[in-house]
Amino acid sequence: MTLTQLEAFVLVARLGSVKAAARALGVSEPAVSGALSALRQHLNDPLLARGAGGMELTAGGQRLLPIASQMVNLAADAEDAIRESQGAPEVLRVVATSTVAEYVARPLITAFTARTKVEATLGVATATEMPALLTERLADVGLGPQLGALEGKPMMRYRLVVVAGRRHRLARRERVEPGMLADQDWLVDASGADPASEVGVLLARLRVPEARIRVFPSLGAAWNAAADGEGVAPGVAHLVAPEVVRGRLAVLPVEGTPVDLLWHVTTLGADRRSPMATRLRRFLDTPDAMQAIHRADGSVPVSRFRPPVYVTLWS
Amino acid sequence: MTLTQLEAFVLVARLGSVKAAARALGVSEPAVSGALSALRQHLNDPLLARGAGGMELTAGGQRLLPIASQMVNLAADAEDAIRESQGAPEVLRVVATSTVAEYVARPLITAFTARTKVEATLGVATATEMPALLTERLADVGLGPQLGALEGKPMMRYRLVVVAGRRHRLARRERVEPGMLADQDWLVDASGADPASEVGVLLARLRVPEARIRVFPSLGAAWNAAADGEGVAPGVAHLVAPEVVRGRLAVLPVEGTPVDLLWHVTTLGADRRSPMATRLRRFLDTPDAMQAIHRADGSVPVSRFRPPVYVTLWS
DNA sequence: TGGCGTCATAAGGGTTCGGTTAATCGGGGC
DNA sequence: GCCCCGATTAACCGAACCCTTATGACGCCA
Repeated sequence: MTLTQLEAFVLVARLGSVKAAARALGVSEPAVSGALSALRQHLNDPLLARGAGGMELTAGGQRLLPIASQMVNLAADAEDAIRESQGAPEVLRVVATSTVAEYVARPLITAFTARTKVEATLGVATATEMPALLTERLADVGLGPQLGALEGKPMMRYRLVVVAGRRHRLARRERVEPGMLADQDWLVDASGADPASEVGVLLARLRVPEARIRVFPSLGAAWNAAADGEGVAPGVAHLVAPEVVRGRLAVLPVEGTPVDLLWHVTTLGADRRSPMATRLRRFLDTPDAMQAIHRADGSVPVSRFRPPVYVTLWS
Repeated sequence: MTLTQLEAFVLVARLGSVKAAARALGVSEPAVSGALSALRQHLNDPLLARGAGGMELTAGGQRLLPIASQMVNLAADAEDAIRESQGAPEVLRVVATSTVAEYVARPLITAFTARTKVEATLGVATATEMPALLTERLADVGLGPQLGALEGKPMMRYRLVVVAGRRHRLARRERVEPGMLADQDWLVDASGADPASEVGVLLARLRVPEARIRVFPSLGAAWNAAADGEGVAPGVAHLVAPEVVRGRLAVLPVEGTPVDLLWHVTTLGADRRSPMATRLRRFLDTPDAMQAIHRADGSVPVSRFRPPVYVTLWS
């Protein structure tokens, strides 16, 4: 019984599939499956079995889960405790959904690291896996939609709109009914492919078939494609505003939009989160943070760029 | 960072020496030292350093200890939880000081296993290492002298006396002053060599030099040697009584003896001890247990001997 | 200044771990 | 009935783990 095995077990249990756990850990699927089967053999219990909605816990697995989760957490605690005791630079691991990572997280973290001695990393994750990443201490802070159960706090409001190239057929209409959007090509970023994200929810509500969804490496790339008339794209109002002003994109007058939404900052409860996570939460209330996250293009002034932000893409 | 390494660290910290930890774990000294150095390297902290009274914790080690201890405990919890969930026979690991193991523990456990479905093991440990064995879940129940901090409960009273062969010089005296015992050959069992045991305390109080102490594999063997006139030995009144009646041994009229003492049964607190440990604690209140532990020779009736008690000697 | 007890390191070997790619199995949906 | 996706298994490999015995280093004490 090793900590690696326990972590694999916990993530499979929490995320409901070996595949998702492998992605979250950044390893191959058989690696997770193998860890799991080693643990199964050691404890002589299946722990998890295929069920209707993914992998389901056996009776033994249900007993093991809280214990294993705590052990994984304590392992993180142990490393933290030592690091702290020897004054090493603290680390802050931020995960964000792709849109947030692209436009908001980077300037936010840059501003934060400029005033705090901390080594920050930024990763991209889906809203679905974010809770597991936080509870298992694979990350300290999650930026994205509201996540149930964990300690979320509104970070910034934004308006979700639908945009298209200015010559797009729908751009000339005075009014667009939701039904007309189902057979459009939708140009989205990674978070659009995540059913738990706001865009995912939107696409589901519009009953857009998967075949019509094209995933771009970034939302900016999706907008460029939209500007070229390749389809419609979700947009964050204040972020697409420059493109609209410039006349490359048009906001479609879709019924039910704009949708007013909130991005949240999510951490563990106050008793379990890292000090740095608390600092970041507080930092969000400052004018500096406000200004950083409202920059329309997600760019960072050169002068601020000194303390490098290490970006690890975990997708 | 593996659980093995953490366990080694915890035991060294608790017992104050690599040597003691190695003994408790039943491995060689370099095995423990190696685990420790791997952990040191991984965390980049000495954790433990040589100090006046054995190994002492560094600042980092102090932070790590409670976390590591909890992790080791949870590992035990995990195994228990699974075992329990699949109805496997429960296990009960009893440790006792050598005298208790020789005369009391075996009949007690035999009686207990006769009425409860449990797989019991009996090990021998010193009073010094017993608390660490219990807190780190290497054992469920400790039988011996009272141990601070943990949850002890009196198990049986006994009287400590000093015996010698009937022809021994001191056996003819009407009164033996403590000072006269310091230059005798003392014949003791393993617990006599443990400064934390009652006999160890007695020897220290009498200022018996180590050179005069001879350790026998069992208290019975020590008594036999005493009967042959080789020296004096500590005795448990009701256990040596038959030998005294038979005239092979004599109780010396040492000032300050007999000493009234108690053997305790010690476990973790009610919230953390295993169910079987609780059962054994309760069993001790029954007449069956009373009778078993008061048998003068520690023997077990054949009829009762069916459910075998696995005895592992950890010395 | 030896001796002694204790911890650390060296050297070596067997086992497990943790990961990979590629192939196979199994169940649900069309 | 077939197909596809996800889980598992197979085969393999390097690295780490964990133990051993033997030897070195260190502090303490007579």
